[in-house]
Amino acid sequence: MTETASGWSGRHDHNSCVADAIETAESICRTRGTRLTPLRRKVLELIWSSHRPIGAYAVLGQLRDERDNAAPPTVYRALDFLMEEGLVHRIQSLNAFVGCSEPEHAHAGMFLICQTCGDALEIEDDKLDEAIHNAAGAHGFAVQRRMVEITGTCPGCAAKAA
Amino acid sequence: MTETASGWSGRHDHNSCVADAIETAESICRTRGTRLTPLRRKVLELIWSSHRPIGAYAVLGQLRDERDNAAPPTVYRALDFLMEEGLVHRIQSLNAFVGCSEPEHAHAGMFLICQTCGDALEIEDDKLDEAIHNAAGAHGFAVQRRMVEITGTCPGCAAKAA
DNA sequence: CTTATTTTGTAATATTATAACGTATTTGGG
DNA sequence: CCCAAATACGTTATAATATTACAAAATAAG
Repeated sequence: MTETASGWSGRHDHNSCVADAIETAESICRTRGTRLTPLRRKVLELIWSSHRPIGAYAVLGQLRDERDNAAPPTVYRALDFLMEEGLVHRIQSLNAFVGCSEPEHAHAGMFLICQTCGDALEIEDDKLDEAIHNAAGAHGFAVQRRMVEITGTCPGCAAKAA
Repeated sequence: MTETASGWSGRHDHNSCVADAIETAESICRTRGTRLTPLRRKVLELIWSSHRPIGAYAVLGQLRDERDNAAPPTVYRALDFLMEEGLVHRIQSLNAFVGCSEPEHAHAGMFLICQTCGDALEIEDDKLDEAIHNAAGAHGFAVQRRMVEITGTCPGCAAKAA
């Protein structure tokens, strides 16, 4: 499978991006003094290896290829760690997980989710961030986390459909 | 319980708002020729009677007080109908449901969810909507649905904490 | 080395949601 | 009114997602 650039994002070059993500994660955890154990690294690898957001039980299934005793808590605990470190985001509307594309600085993810190909692109947008804070502020609300998940059609799939 | 205005929203006057919501729903369904059956009306009533976003199984529990044979599909089917009619929104980050405060015109909900009191306020914000479309458009993405769930602290709870 | 902390194993279970199929009710056409 | 079709609901089972609780092992700290 000589996948080059999936859909519209170009995020999944896949030949090297998994390795890169792991390396970055290693570096981040080393700096912070947190422990990216083999199990956690493997889970992160599986998530990055997935072309798209991947469910916990799908991760579990793959994890079992090399850890026959893996169980739900095995995966969920690793995911909790990875999310706390900001290495992974959860996509609520899919009950699925994706690697964070910008793990160096803390942030909540905002996603464009294509209904057709199932891929999800993490975006950053200061204007949108600002609009969220303004909207919340107008109601006297102090934002702590925010979830933005936009479902629709990516340009690639729109082109194919036409 | 002489509840006047819960939290910061004032949405839950509760003495009359449930009845109002039902009446509005009746009217909407009558106009559209869709059927707000006793079961569906009851589920909508239970959702509005809840002070906060309420889970499907909590609805089920209450529904059983008068329909001892109610089962999960009973509730989920009613919820599906109510969501299709735009009378109810699902809050993904809570796996819970709330009555829509503006059911007359179709829209996806955007919510401010207080971590402390658990209440959720549905907001509308044109700037925010615009920012979402702009952000998506910048990536060539055609928006179909969008979920915005902002978690934090409502002014009421912030005041109490201080 | 020993204790405390963190991580993982393991079994059981909770929570949320859907599938599949049958029955009953409602609706619309003749 | 009666029939056919569509819609809604009942019922059982099960799928999919996630957590609790406790024991064992590995790691870090003193």
